[in-house]
Amino acid sequence: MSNSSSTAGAGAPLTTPESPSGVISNFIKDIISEDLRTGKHNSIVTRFPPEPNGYLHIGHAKSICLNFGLAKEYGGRCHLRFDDTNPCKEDIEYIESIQRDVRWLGFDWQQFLYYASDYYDKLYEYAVALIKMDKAYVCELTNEQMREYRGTLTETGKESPHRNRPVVESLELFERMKNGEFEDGKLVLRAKIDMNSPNINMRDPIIYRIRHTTHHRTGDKWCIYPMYDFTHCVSDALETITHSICTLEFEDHRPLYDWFLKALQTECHPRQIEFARLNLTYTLMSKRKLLELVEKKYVNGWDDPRMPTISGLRRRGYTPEAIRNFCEIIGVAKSNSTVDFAMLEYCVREDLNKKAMRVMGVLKPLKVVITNFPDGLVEECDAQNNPEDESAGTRKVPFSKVIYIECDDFREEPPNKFFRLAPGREVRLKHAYYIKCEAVIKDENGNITELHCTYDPATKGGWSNDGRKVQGTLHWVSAAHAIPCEVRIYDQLFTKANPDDSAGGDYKQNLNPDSLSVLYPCFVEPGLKMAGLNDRFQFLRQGYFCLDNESTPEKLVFNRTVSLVDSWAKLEKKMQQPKK
RNA sequence: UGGGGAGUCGUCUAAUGGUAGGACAGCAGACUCUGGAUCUGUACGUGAGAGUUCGAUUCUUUCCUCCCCAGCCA
Repeated sequence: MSNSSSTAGAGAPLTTPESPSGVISNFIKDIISEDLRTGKHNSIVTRFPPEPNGYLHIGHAKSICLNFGLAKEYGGRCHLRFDDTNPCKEDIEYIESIQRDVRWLGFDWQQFLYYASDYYDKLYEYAVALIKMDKAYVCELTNEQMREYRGTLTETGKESPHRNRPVVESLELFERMKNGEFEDGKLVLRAKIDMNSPNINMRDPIIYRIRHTTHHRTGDKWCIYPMYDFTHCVSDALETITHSICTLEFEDHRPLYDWFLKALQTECHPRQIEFARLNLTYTLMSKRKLLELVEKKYVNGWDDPRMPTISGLRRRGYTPEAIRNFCEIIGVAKSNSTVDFAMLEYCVREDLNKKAMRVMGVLKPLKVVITNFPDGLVEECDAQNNPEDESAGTRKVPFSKVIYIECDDFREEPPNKFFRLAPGREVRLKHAYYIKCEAVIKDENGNITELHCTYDPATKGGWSNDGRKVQGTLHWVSAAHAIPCEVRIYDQLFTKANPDDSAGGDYKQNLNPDSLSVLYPCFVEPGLKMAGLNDRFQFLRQGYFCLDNESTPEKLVFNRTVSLVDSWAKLEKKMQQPKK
C-alpha cells in the first residue's frame, strides 16, 4: 500500500500529508492534495452544515467523518454550521441533538460553531446589492403562476412581468417585505438569471420569501428568510470554506452556487464537490420518513435502537469507533450505492470483540438440576473477562446445584452436527464442569420443564485430565445467584433490502412486525448488577449487549447490539432448506 | 423526449495506457473450554459494440441502463 504512493517528486511534502497505511484515499482527497500541492490553498476549511429539522443518522455520519476527517488529516479545520433558514421545520431540540451526536462521534468543532441565521443581516445586504446590480428583482407572481412561468424539463420558462421593474422599485418593495408589510407568499425576491436555461435552478430562482414565523434563534426579528441556494454559498464564503462538500443532488445547483458568489464578488469562492450519499440495505435514510416513523409511533422515538439515527445506534450499543471505521471502509465516490448492512455489523463486531467484557447470560432459560452436586454448596469458578485482552483479568462466577442453560442448547432428538446437550450426552459448562444429561423432565403437556444431569467433579474448570473430549461448550447461570432481567432483541426494521420497494409505494408496508422481541425473564450472572450505561458486554456465544437507558437497578434491561456470527444457525438453516 | 451525474466481483471500493486488487458477504478447511475470535484456501467483476494501440477499466465514438432536477424545502 505504501509503495504506490511515491509520487514522482511532486515536490510539496509540506502540504501533502503522509497517508498512513490504512487510510483510504478518494477523489476528494485527490482534489485537496492537488489544491495544496499547487498552492491554491495553504490549508483547508470544511464544514458540516445540517439543517436542524431532524436527528442525525448514519448517512450524516458519513458526511461528518468525511468533513471532519479531511480537516484532521490535512491539518485544517471543520465548522459545524446549522443551516437554519426555514423556521417552519426547525427546532432547538434538533440543534441540541445534533451537537450531542457529532461530539459523541468523536469530533470537535472547537470555536467554529455557526448558524446561517447569524448571517441574516449580511445576507440581506448582499441581497440588496444584488438588486442594485440589477441581478435581482421583487416578483409578485403567485405560487401557481410561478410554476407556470418556470416551464418544464423540456420547455423553457417565461420571464416574469416584474422582471424588468426599476431597481428602485425592487429596492423599496424588498425593504417593505422586510418590514412586514406583506403577508406570506405575496412577494418574493428572485435572482435575475435566465428563464431559458436548461438548468431549472437557473430560471430566476427565489432568494427570499416571506414567512411570518418565529425563528428558533432570531425570534421575530425577521419575516423574510433567505433560501438555501443563496444562503449556503454566502455562508461558505463568509466562513472562508475552501471545499464545500455536499451530496449528489446538489450537482445541478453548483452553477447557481458559483453564480451568486461571482455576482457578489466575494473574496472567498469555495469549490463545491459532490459525493454519493450513503444508503444502507434494510433501512431508510430519508429524514421525512424517519420523522414519520417517530411521529406515527412505528418506533419509540428518534433513539429507538432500530433506527439508523446516531442516537438510535448509540442506544443500541454501537460505538463511535465502529461507526467511524464503517465510514472509512465504505469509501467515498460519486456513484449511487447501497452498502450491505452486514458491513456495519462487521464493524461493530470487530470493535466490540476487542473491548467487550465476556459474561454469561441465558436468554431462554431451561432449568438444569445437577443431581450429584451437593445441596447448598456454592463454588466459585474463575472466568476470563476477555480472551482478546489479557489485561481484562478474570472474575469469579458462582456455580451451584441448580442452573439455567439456554433452551436452544438442548435437543431431545439432536439433529446431525448438533454438538450441544442431548439425552445421554456430555458437554462442558464454560468455566465449570462437564455435565451429562441423565433425564428429561416434562409436564403433563409433554413440554420439557427441566433436565437432570450429573457432573464430573474431576473436570473442574472445564478440563478433563483423562483426555476425554466433549463436542460442545455451553454458557449457564447459577439459578440461586442469577439476576432476572429483560433483554430486547432487534431485527431489521424492514423486511426488504430496499424498504421503498412496495406495491402501493408505501414503505411502511415493509415494516418488519418482528423487529423487536422482548425477552423476560432472562438470567444473567450476578456481576452484572454493577453494569453501567457505557459498558459493553459479550454474552458468551450470543452477541454483544449493553444496558438500555430505560434500565433501572430494580429491573435491568439489556439491548442486543448485534449477535455473534452464528455458524450453527447458518448450518441448521441450510439443512432445513429443501435440496434442489 | 431538456439539463446534470453515474456504470468495475452478490455489495462497497481501488487500479487513469502495462498482472483487474482490497474489504464485506459466500463457500471449503484448520484451530479453538465461545459453533465467537483467529488462520488458510476458494469462487465471483470492467454495461454493449466499434475504433486508436504492441497493449484499453483507463483514450475516441455509438448505443444501453440507472440516478437527480419542474418547493416560496434543504
